[in-house]
Amino acid sequence: MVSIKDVAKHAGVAISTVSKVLNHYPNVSEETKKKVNAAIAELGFVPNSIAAALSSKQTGRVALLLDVNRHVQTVDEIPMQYILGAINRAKELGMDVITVFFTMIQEMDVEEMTRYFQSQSIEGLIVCGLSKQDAVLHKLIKSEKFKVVLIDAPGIGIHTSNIHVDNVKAQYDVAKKFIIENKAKKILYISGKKNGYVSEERMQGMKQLAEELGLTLFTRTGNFSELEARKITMQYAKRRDAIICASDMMAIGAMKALIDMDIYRPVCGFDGISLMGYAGKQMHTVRQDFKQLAARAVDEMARLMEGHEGQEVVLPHQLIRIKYEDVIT
Amino acid sequence: MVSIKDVAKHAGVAISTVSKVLNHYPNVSEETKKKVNAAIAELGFVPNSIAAALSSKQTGRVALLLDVNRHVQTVDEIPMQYILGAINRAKELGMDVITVFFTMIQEMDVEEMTRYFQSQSIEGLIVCGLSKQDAVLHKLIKSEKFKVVLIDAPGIGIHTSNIHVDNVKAQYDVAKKFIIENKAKKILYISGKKNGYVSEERMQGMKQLAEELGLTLFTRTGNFSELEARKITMQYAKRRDAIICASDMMAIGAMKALIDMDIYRPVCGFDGISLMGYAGKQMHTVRQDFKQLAARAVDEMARLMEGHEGQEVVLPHQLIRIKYEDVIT
DNA sequence: CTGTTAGCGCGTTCAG
DNA sequence: CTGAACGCGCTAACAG
Repeated sequence: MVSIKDVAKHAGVAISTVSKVLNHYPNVSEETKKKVNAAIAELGFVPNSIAAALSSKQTGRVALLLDVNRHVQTVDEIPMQYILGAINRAKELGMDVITVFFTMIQEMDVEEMTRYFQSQSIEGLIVCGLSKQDAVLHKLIKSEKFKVVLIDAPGIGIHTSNIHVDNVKAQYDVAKKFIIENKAKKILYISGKKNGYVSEERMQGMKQLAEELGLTLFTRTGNFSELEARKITMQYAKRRDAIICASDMMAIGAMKALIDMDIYRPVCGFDGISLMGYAGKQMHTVRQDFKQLAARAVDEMARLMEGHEGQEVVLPHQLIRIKYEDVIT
Repeated sequence: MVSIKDVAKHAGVAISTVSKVLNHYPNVSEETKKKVNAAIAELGFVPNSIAAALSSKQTGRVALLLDVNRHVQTVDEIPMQYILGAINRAKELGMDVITVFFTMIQEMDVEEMTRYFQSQSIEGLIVCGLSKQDAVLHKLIKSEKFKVVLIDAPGIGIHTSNIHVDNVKAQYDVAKKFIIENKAKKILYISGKKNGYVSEERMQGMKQLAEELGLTLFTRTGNFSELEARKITMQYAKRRDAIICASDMMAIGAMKALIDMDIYRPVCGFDGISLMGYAGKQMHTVRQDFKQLAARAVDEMARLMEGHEGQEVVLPHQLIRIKYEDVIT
């Protein structure tokens, strides 16, 4: 392997000079810069990121924490969108994303977890789907030993940012449009998880709307589970005009249940996943661009790594209707 | 950060001794081993993988190459299964998986690609969905600069293994069962890609069966695209008894098309993805366990890294029928 | 603006 | 069986 030393010799300069042009430091004359770059090209030199990391203590490695297989379904495409968005953006920024699933770390206590990430030389954590019950993770975040970007969970610190859409407004907006269009009065609302961050916000938006429009709101907790949404629908849908769900997966469960029951009720979802196109009917929903959400999270991580303080980032959402033709490829 | 030096001091031994017990070397007395392990536990020491990698030149890092968004659909869950299987197994083996998408490297030539992976200190590549047209990747593999495990593509070398199910037999088996059960004679077969590795094998299995049962086989290329399968179905299904597809996504496209055409024909798929459950009808298919496939690929990579020669690994498949109740959670 | 030097944390001889 | 010493490839002060 050709190293920085070879380059230095070949270019007739000192090692540190090569290092400087590599890292785009100032204080290097155009001339020597050219010599060095020429040598690099000739030798086909590739900087060894491992050595750089060891020396500089800056690895640029961030872990993407995903909660696949917890309250998430088999066909859930959201984690994949997160991964795609994060990895692609990270590559552009010269960062390194390693994917970690909650199941891999759920048995650990704070110290184990800290050690685990430190041993991997991970500097930052992007956490997707943190819930209030994740005591260990909360402690880890509070310890401020890692830069953290929270997706869809609150929390700001010197090393902690969070990023999300305005869930209250989004639920309010989509439900309003949906209800007016369908002239509904008696609503079955299938919410997410009790004490869930986004769940509570969406619920709030729903309540706000119910009050404003004088709706009869009947609420049940679906835990973001398609199956639970199905059962709830079977039990309560008959006596309502329409069903609004806090997630698309639940909306799909509800829709399938209605088909099996052989009755029709309009259903409204939340997320904008393409699986919605397979559910049978065209459905209202809120579109979140998860790929972009993840990309922005990586950006935010880069900002934190540059030493800036944590902040809250709110991304826009849009209201859409998904049908099969939109998603088939 | 607590380092090997601290452990040595704490245990009253030399640094190298600690290193030896860490790496399970012989020639260390039980007594000192105990002392060292005690010190490690007390200090909560975790070896720094970066430093270890730099020193030993062995990083244990492998790239998982995925072709998401090429001939793959939005809702495709297969890449996610690969990621899950590979990452979890890698963690057990103390290896490090970084996910790379074809789109990130498709513009590179061989040297660029080599440098890219080398700069990341990647020792091995697990390649999912290699096609004959990927000239650059083929060159890279032939260069033998990296250990390679090919999933669903042929190729064996001193540093190259491949792993897959028996596509010929799998297509033969599932089609046979499906055809006999449905008493079909005139078959519309929607194959994968022209010149695709698995496509050709599956096609071969199909032809073999057609000959054996004296079927009338009408074949069209669907490029693993749900949309193309839909169009093909619209055009040719009416005059056949049944439709067999080389992938589940195409089977779903076919089934949706049939529903829109308001005619019934049995449809058979291949892969066993859970999205099949959302297609409307219960469907025959071949079940591949992609998670396990990826895990086995990681195992195989570990074997290569230990210096063993490349080999071919054939995994079993099973025939199943998927319906909505099987996949909802 | 350029070169010298001292580590980063660990693996690995090679004397003792 | 143990420990001192060197080096992996690179960065970061510090001299010059």
